[in-house]
Amino acid sequence: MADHVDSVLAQWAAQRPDLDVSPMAVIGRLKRVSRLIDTELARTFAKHGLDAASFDVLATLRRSDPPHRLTPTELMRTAMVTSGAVTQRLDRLEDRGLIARSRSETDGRGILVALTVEGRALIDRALPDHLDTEHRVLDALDPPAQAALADALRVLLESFGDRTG
Amino acid sequence: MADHVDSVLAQWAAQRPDLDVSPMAVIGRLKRVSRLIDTELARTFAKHGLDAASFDVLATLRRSDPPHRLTPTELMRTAMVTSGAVTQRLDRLEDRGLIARSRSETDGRGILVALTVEGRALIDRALPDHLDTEHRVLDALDPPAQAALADALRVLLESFGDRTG
DNA sequence: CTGACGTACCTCACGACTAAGTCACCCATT
DNA sequence: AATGGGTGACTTAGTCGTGAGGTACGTCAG
Repeated sequence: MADHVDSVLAQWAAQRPDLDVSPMAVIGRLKRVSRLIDTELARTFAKHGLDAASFDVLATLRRSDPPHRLTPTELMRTAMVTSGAVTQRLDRLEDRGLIARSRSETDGRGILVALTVEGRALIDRALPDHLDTEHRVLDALDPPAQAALADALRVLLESFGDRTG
Repeated sequence: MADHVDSVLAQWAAQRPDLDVSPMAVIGRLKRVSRLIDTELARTFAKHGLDAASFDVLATLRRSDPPHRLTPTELMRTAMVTSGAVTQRLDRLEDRGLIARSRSETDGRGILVALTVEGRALIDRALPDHLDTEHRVLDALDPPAQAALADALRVLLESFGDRTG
C-alpha cells in the first residue's frame, strides 16, 4: 500500500522529525500523478501527429462558440502560458495548415485564429481517442470517487481565484 | 461555484453533446492545480536562489539515509527526468558549490553525489519556508479533506505501478 | 579468459518555454 | 485634435528539458 510518496514521507520523518511535511502527501502526489498522466496522454496525441500544446490549441478552438474564432490572448489565458508561447504554437499549427490567422476587423491590433478544414477534421478524429485514454487513466477510481476528487480540486482552484471569465 | 474547468465542460456539452467528457473534470483540474501550485512554489524557491529542479535535487539528497549520498541514476528515478537532465542539474549545482561529485569505489562507472556544507545549509534554510508555502496553498481544504485527496491520488499512482523501490 | 551484452554517466543537437522588450494600435482625457 | 497610458501580438535571448548516441566499465555464460 506504499507508493513513492509514502517512502519520501518516511525519509523525511527519519531525517527531519522536527518538520511537519504532511502537505507533501498531497502536493507530491499531485505533481507525480500529473506527470504520469501527461506521459500517457502524450502517447495518444503522438498517434495523431500532435503534442499536448498543439492539441490544447485545437481543442480550445473546437469547443469555443461558433464561429469558433479566438484571439491569441484568449488562447494564452486558457492555456496558462505566455504570449510568446502562443505565438510559437500558432506558427507551428499555421505551417501545418491546421489553423489560419486573420486580422480582426474591429481591432487593428487583434488577430483571429480559426481552425482550417484539416484542423477541424484532425481534432475531431483525435478527440474520441483522447477521451478513451482519459477514461482509462482514471479507471482505478469509481465514478463517485472521481467526482469527489474533482470537487476537492475545484475547492483548491477556487481558492486560487480560478473563476469563470 | 464555477471554475475554469466547469466552463470548459459546458462548452464541450454545447459543441459536442455526443461525447462523454467527464474525465476532463478530474484531469483538467489536476493539470491546472498542479500548474498553479508550481508557480506558487517557484516564488519561494526563488527567494532562496533556487528553482524547482535544484530544490528537488538538494531535498532528495537531504532526506536520503546517511551518509546522504546518491547516484545520478537514483536521482533520475525519483525526479522522473532523463539522465541528460540529471547531468545538467548536477553541473549547475556543482558550479555553485552546493553538491560535490565523487567516483564510486565499488563501481568504476558510478558517481556519488553529496551535499556540500553550503548545500546542506541552503536546503535547511529553504525547507521550512517551502513547507509554509505548501501548507498555505492547501489551506482551503481541512485536514480530513487533504487526507482524502491524498488517498485518491495514491490509488491512481498505484494503478500506474508507482510503488516503493 | 573472452566476448557479448547490459549499465552508468555524459555529450550534443534540438525543441518549447519564459521574460523582457518592441511596435502598432486603442481609448480616455484634455 | 493631441497625448499619454494601456493592450495585443510578435521578437529575441536565454534556460531547461528530451532523445539519440558515445564511452567506459561490469557481469556472466561458455
